[in-house]
Amino acid sequence: MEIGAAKNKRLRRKPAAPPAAGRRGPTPPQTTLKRIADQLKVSMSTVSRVLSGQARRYRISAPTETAVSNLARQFNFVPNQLARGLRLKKTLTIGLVIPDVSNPFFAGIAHQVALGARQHGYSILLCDSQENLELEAQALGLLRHRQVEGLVLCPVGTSAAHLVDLVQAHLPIVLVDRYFPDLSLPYVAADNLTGAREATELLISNGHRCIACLQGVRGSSPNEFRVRGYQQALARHRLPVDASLLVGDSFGEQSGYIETKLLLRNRKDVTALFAFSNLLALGALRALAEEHRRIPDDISIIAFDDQPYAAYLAAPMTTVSQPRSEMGDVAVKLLFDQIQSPEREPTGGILLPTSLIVRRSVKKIK
Amino acid sequence: MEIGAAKNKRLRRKPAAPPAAGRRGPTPPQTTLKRIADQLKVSMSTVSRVLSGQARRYRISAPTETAVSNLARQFNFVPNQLARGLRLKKTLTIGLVIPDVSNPFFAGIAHQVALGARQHGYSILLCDSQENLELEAQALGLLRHRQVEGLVLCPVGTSAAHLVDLVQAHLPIVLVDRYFPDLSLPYVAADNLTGAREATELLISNGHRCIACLQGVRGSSPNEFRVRGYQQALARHRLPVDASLLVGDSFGEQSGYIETKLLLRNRKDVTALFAFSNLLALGALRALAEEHRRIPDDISIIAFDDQPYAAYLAAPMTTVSQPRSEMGDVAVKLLFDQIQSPEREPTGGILLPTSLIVRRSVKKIK
DNA sequence: ATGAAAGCGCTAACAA
DNA sequence: TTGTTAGCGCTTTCAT
Repeated sequence: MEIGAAKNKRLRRKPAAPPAAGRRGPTPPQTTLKRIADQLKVSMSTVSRVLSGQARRYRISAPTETAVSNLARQFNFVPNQLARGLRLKKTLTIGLVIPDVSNPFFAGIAHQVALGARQHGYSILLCDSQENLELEAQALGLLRHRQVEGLVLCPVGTSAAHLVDLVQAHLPIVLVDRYFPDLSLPYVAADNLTGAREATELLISNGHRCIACLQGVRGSSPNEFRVRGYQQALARHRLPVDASLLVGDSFGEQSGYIETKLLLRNRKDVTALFAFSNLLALGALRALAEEHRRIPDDISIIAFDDQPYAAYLAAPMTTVSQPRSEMGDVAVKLLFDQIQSPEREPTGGILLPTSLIVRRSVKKIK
Repeated sequence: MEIGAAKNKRLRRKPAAPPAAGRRGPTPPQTTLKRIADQLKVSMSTVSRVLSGQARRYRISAPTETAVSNLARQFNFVPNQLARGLRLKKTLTIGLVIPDVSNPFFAGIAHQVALGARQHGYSILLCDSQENLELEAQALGLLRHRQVEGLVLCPVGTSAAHLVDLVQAHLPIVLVDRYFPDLSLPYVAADNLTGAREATELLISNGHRCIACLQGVRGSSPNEFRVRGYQQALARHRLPVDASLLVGDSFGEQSGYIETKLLLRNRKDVTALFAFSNLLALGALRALAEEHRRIPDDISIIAFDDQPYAAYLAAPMTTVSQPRSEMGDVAVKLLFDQIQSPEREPTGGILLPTSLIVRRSVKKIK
């Protein structure tokens, strides 16, 4: 009776080829609950219950249980999560939309989100929006089709029009880094305003009066807050703000390079650069090298977003460090709060403090 | 007759609440084909055909077609890819398993794979294995459950035991960066042997005789080939190989730091360092800075894997550059070759050339 | 302790 | 031109 159910009275089926390690069949037909059930002459329900760990709950007899699990192992059974998800209306999947995974800032966030998600038993569908609003919208659509249960989004731009559908559909969502102050969506971001103000004040207190900003994408929240921080600092010190010192409109290194070149040519009076991202700073470095300007002797520089290499640059760079991992962590937390209690109104945003890391790229002048 | 089908003779259903921008329902029930069909008094098939762009093929009448698409839009219909995938046995999803997305090297690959996948209409399930074999195996299992149609894997280690199931199941797969020479799985990697040999020879031709290697994980293919390249170079120049000069066993920056510290203390005769990864190099930089050694005056250094910042370091670093984007591209190509023609036996591996970028971290001595 | 049956949302023969 | 039907693989009442 041990393996009782396994011996079938008449065998008229084809040999019931098990894993069929075929070497040319297009796809070796997947093992399913049904196959196991048939073989064992039990019902699919029973197999399902055993294989989804509910044997206890349903008081499946020990012999049946072992028979099922053995055969499952032998057949190399892999439950189909699609079917499961369809039935249960639970995909255990969240979407992660990021402008550019190869940017270390976003890569760090992605990493953290990946860890967090796994701890909750969730998988991640990754979309790279390439800093492109249209692709971002596409990605969002795609993720909905795939029934993700939540969304971590580093939105690309200034417009949130494509998000209203999602919030209407009550899809849990959290914005990271960039957000929309007028939209009441949960977000995590660095305190860009304070960070930029402190950085600018450091420059001012070192005697700099003519400080150029290498901006990122205009209208995006990090950029706008950084600009405001910069302006606040100037204002506090009764310094004039000169709009033509705010240049560029992308966070990429290209932009840093070009704008710095231009600046060097047109604004001989600039004594300090404030780069709004690590990539921007790298671009500036390239331009500066080409033009044989030395940091900090010829020009000072501060960059937003610290990086591991910053300390080892020719001129160890003074930076505004963002709590990258923490941002990822908080994002995950905010997201699963929503997923786990959908009834609760989603919370507002969270601003994480930055810290100014003073190295040697700023020179005291005058 | 324009919107003919849309006007229903008797309306006895509840107002058929469309998007139902409800503010507290747990989940506003998703719009399905059936709902649309019922509303329009047509069959699900018709709706399906229209909404999956097959109206032409099935000669759906223009009024019906527009009625359907209008209502779909109005209801904010989102096709359920789970159901679709289940039916079609096609998930349009590939898995991407990476040891650490926050490592710029892997981030670059991930980025490229993401782009490639999208171009083929596929999505990516991302798993971060944290350089941990067990987590990698878990990830692989998970991805199978989710019916991915293919796999891009940067395997973590030296063992491939957990891969045999997958290849037996004929799951298309391509290995990136690290691979298993004895397993005939398709892979893309840099030509680590040549790269390392060239780097070492540069060192040798600059008079260095005592060159230490900061290794990565031992037994992994990149590491082993780099070691062999290093040894080949020594052999060619009839230099002795000293096993105690091969230190460390992780690609992380911690390891670079610690091993460099140790080296500095115990091996005063070392004149050059060969770091097997960018992270390792960063760690070395940290240790060197702490010990007040200057590059290249006190010690020379070469690193595997070029990075954007390498040129701007205090000592612009000489590096072995890997064709990162190309690796991602090729990986995607190899994968979709398999997905699209499963009958063809998968190809062997592809080795991409590295290039030595000479900067100023190596000093001529003696 | 186990089975039968319905159904998640979608598609594709096969009919009509 | 459109509808009917049978499933894809799984879970879960409701029976027994």
